[in-house]
Amino acid sequence: MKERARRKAQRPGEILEAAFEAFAERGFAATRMEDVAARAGVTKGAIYFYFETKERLFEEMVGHYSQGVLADAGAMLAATRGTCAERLTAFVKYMFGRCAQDRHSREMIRFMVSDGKCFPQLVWRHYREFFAPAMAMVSDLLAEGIARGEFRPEIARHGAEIIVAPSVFLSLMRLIFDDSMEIDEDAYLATQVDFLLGGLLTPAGRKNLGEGKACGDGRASI
Amino acid sequence: MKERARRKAQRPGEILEAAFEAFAERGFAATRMEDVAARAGVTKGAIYFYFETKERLFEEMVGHYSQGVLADAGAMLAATRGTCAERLTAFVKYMFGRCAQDRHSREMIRFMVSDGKCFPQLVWRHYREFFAPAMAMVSDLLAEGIARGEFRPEIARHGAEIIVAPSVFLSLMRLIFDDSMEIDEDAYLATQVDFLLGGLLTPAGRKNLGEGKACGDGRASI
Amino acid sequence: MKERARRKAQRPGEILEAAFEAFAERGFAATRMEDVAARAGVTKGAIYFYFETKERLFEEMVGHYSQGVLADAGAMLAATRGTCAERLTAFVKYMFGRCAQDRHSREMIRFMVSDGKCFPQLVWRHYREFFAPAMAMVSDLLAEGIARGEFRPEIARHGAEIIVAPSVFLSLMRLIFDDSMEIDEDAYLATQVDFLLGGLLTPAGRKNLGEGKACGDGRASI
Amino acid sequence: MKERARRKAQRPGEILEAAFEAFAERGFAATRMEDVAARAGVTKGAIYFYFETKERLFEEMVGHYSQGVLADAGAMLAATRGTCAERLTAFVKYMFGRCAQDRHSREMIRFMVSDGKCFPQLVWRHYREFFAPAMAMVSDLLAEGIARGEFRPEIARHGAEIIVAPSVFLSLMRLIFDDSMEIDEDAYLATQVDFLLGGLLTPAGRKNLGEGKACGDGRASI
DNA sequence: AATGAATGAGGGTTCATTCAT
DNA sequence: TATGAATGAACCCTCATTCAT
Repeated sequence: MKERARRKAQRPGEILEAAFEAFAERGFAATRMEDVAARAGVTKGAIYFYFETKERLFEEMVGHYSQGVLADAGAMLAATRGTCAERLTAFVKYMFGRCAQDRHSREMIRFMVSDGKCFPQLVWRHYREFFAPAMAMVSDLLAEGIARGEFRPEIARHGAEIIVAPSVFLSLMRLIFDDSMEIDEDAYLATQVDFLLGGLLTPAGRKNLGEGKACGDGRASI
Repeated sequence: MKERARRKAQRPGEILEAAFEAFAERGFAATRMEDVAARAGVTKGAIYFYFETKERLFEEMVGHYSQGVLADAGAMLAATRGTCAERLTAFVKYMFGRCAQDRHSREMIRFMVSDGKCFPQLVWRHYREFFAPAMAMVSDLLAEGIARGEFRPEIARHGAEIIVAPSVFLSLMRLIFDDSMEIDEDAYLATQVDFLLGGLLTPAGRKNLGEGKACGDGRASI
Repeated sequence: MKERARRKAQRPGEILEAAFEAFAERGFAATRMEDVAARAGVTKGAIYFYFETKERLFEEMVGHYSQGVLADAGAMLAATRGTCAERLTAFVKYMFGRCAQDRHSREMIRFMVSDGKCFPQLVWRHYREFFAPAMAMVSDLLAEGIARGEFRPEIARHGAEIIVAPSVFLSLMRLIFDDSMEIDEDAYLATQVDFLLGGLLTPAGRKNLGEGKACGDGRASI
Repeated sequence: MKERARRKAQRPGEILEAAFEAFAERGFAATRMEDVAARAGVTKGAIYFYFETKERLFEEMVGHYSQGVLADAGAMLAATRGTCAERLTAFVKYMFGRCAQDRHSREMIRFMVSDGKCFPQLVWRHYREFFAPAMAMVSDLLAEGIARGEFRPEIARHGAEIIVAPSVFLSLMRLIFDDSMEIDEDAYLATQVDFLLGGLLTPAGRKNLGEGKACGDGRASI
């Protein structure tokens, strides 16, 4: 049977998945290798055939589930078009989707917070490959918008952080309060964008936007 | 001797402080009672004179450092006066101060994220006694502002979350990236308020505000 | 192919050789089957095709490398001629050669010392098939020499042990100090035989000693 | 009660003794900390209160039981008087006593042989502090005896090794064959000294040998 | 014949907790 | 009160052994 070969090829992935669930559930230190093994349907020893130590398992697991985020961030950087406001809105929506819906991305934040001090490389990597580029992109967009007269110049400093904050905040609430957090995601996103643009636009930018449809909410009259 | 008595009375507090530092450094599971003891300048056994178990020590430590936050939140709730916009601005400033400068409050977030699943009472308590009231207060302010025509009604749903998000986001960044995060707090706060009000106010509300001084940045003319 | 068949026939020997090196390097308990396998150029599982357990592998390895010694001892027993002194000298030279130069024989001593308690059959076997016969041969030679008036009768008891001791001692030093032990083997052997036959004292020394009391046991007169 | 304090002061020594017995019985690798603990009448964990790791326990145990040997060697170096032959005889008797009767010293040899490769510092130390000085002392005695005309000059090279060999050989036999080795120690020592001083041959035997060729190196004149 | 993934029993080590002093 | 020696339950990791391929 190919059965065996198929299992073998899948094992590392299965173990990484089990590791994700286990570490997300209890944190690095409180998770036992046996927990991971049980979730993966193997015995303790089997894990060591694929991963050298508990630390390595954790690192590779984080690396595994970060890849998507990192790659997507790059794609997203290139894909957007339109006015600065439109592009920024698109970015915020993407970001929100990531944060609100992708449990893997969300738990990455938990890993950073919980165990970042013990795995500084992981933190650096996330900073270098995800956080810093994403922030830079937003900052660039803001600068471009300001240069074009679309955005008010007051928001230049640290505007990027404030723009992504609501999405990350939702992630954090879900990490902490879990299911008890009942949130209407559509409303959350709509309000977020509403805030964002209402506070951002110059009169010229508003007129520009007013001709489009996003947020075309009589704010033009402001 | 008084010296001894004084020491005795201070011991629990010293231990709680040591526990805070130790747990903040490595998380609940990875922290040893001996770490705490060493920081407190006592031996392992002494801790058990004051705290039944490691779990209880953690819980009481979190409770100890939460009290201030909880109490302050109540005080703050009562203390603000003025237009809704002014009160909201005051709240945001207070919140930002808490998040940006108070390391104890910041680390509480870490404890919630890291060990909340193992200490659900702590999470509930924070939710009940701090998070929910604070959110309710903001929501009430928003509702009042909308009713008075100061605020645009579009931001009613989940507006509170979005308003506090930037402050919490800064806390989170500091929890994760620690010292490498160079942030100009004044600029961060200014931008945050700028966003907030620019997106929030009706023409009437703006006029109102324009006569005050907060954020009186020509936005009235927008 | 013949190649394959040849390999097949050689496998057990290759594994035994690898086992010898591995066990000699780290001892029975600290050696892993994988160490042996790696040295033999096969995988762990393959060893189990030829040897039932780690214990059996060890036993058969010791047996394998003991055979030569045992057989040679027999041959040597028969081959020597001449006066008793000449035959004894020949024996000592043979013994010295074995001990000084044959690494396999040397490591057998290590195995006896290190793991003899866990493999008593191996010890007994060595005793029965090598040590006891060799000692008996020397003792017989001594008895014959004494009977012929060639040897002094004082050395009858335990003379055999003392005669083989220098050779074994050299082996032991090499087992312990390894390369750091710089020894001129020719000189070592010459001195050994010299001692054996003539002792330490010059005629003057003997007279001296005879007059004193330490060991002044009229041996001159013996 | 002082009971507790007394036990506490004795514990390390008791553990070292237990470790000696356990390691001597099964070797370093095959001995479990629990074996040592059981012998010492404590639990596994207690050992770690006094010794950092299994390796350290082993090292300190060897150090502990080596001290006597090392110190005594120094004392012995100074204490002997008389002719060179008398002093050498005294040394041999001392050495024999050590090897034949002191089980601790004997087992040190086993540790060197079994685990020396994993604990090279222990081997070096024994070499530096015991073996080399002892050998040097014998060599010096031999040189002095030769210079005085007491000893035959032929035995200058490696004479020391050959002189101590019989004692060490007995130790080795006991290490390997244990109780099954029935040895009359007095006879062994007497024969050893006899060989040492007078060699094997009777005057007749000497004459005989002088006419042959084996070792006919002017020794005939002895 | 050989591979190598997988098992499972242990062994070294840690650490929360206890308790005699 | 406080100490610190001691316990004992886990936990991480290793490795002899098995077995489907």
